[in-house]
Amino acid sequence: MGRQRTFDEDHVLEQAMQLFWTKGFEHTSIQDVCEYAGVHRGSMYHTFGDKHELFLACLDRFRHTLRDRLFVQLEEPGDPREVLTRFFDTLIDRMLDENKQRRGCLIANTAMELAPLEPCVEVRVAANLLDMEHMFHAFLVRAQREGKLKSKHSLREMARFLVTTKQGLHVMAKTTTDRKMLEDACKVALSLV
Amino acid sequence: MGRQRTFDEDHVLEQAMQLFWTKGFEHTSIQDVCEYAGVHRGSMYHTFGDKHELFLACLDRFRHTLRDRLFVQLEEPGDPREVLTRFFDTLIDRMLDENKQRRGCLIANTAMELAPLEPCVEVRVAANLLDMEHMFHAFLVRAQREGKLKSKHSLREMARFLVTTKQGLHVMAKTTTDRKMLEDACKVALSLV
DNA sequence: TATTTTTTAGAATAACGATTCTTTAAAATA
DNA sequence: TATTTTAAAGAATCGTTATTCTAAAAAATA
Repeated sequence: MGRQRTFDEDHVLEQAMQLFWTKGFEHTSIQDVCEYAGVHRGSMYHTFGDKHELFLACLDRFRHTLRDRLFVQLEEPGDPREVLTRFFDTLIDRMLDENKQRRGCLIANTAMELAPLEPCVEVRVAANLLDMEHMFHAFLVRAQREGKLKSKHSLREMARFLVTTKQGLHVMAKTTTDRKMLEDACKVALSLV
Repeated sequence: MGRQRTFDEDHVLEQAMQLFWTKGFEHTSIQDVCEYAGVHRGSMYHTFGDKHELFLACLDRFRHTLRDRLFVQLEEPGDPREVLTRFFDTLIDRMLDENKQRRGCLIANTAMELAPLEPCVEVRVAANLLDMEHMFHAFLVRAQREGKLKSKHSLREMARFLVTTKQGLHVMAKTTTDRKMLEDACKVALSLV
């Protein structure tokens, strides 16, 4: 009974996420999101609550896609060094994609814009960074078990190092379009694995 | 002839910088700055122009202190690895200082909040990152000349790697108070030098 | 068809913040 | 002391944005 939702809730969330990703929380108005997603303000508030709730939903969405992608990429065959090189290469590709105006990573962006001011945001960002650490760690454990790891560091230290490197690249890519600069940093980082 | 400025222009700029540093550009209102620095809005606009100009002045101020500090720290005596370890240790100390609510680095914060949206900001951020690269590079050149460098990478690559690592730490420190986490990342990074 | 629920359109509200302006007080100098 | 410049107080303007509300149209079901 009653009219059904005509817009695709999931699609709207995706559009909202894209906008927040590109312009940040403060520089994106609810109106922006409504126009971009083709949904009326009323429906937006009715469906997703206020701007903060909407943003948190977007953040969660981003977290999950990031997590899924990392999981898939670290499962790929090859030497650990090869796998990580491929991972960082495609990362750099995405970062430099002209169409995606150096938007970086929503997690890293949010960490800088909102994390210390908003506890709800902070826990999510922290959780994501920890997630990444765990996934890198599991990857390294596997590699070590297969005897393919040369590093003399503990796997925990290595995992943390890899997460930090990834975040550093996101900062660098905000002002650089020089692929070589990013590749150089990666090359050195991965020589450790 | 005529009354002289009673407030210390330099001090006001410093206070403004501290606020922008802690809360970011959008989350800091001109009124905030005026109250914090104890100067009236009118004087503020008269002296520094609008909010953007004020921010740019703060950014430049930050750049120069950062530059000076890095210069001093990289001039200190000791093996290159020791010097860099000390540098990153004091960096971590500052990042975790309870009084400075995880404000990170104004350059990195600004890179994420404003860089791709504001050309004037972008050039300054980019210039600063390049500055750091050059200073690390000069440091490595000196170290190599003294035969104290073991790395097999080019010095340019190493310098870029170090800048990236520093930026990565700033992102991590936004949501972590776990010193060990940051130290682990540094330890791995510096094992390369 | 009558009822229900959800969509829109768009007005209305209610801050907040950047910026400007006017006036008055204060200090410096000629 | 007269003049000049600046500071401070505070009102006023103007634009943006989050949020809510009302009314009307649209679709689903009983």
